Amino acid sequence: MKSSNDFYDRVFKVVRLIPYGRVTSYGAIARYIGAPRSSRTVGYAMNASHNVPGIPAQRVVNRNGLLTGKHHFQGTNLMQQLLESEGITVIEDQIQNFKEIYWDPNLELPDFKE
DNA sequence: TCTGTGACTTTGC
DNA sequence: GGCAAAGCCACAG
Repeated sequence: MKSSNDFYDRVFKVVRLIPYGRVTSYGAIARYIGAPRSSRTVGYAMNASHNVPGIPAQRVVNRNGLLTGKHHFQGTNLMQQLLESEGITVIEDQIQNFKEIYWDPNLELPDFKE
């Protein structure tokens, strides 16, 4: 049975698979879990990620490489600090060399999405 | 059941 | 190439 709840699980699972020092976009994750038009819902699911440890939400940004959800973090610039901790340069909520550190699960990750 | 909201994406001008 | 508006799906009240 594929409850809508499964959507959250898939999102969390993919986010956990994001390699160190890499970032991805909501749309990429949404598409990977089979819901390319539910990119917004992916971010919504990240709200629940606060309850789930091991979810590097800082590695998930919008398609422009902008830290749109940084305000949802505890600290004001906690998200940026976490990214810089991984060697990612962030200026004004904008990830530098975004396309270079961009990690697309649909391309880099195998087919296992369960 | 219906309405509103949102950590987005795409299209149009 | 940049800004504005519409679309879309899932969840909460």
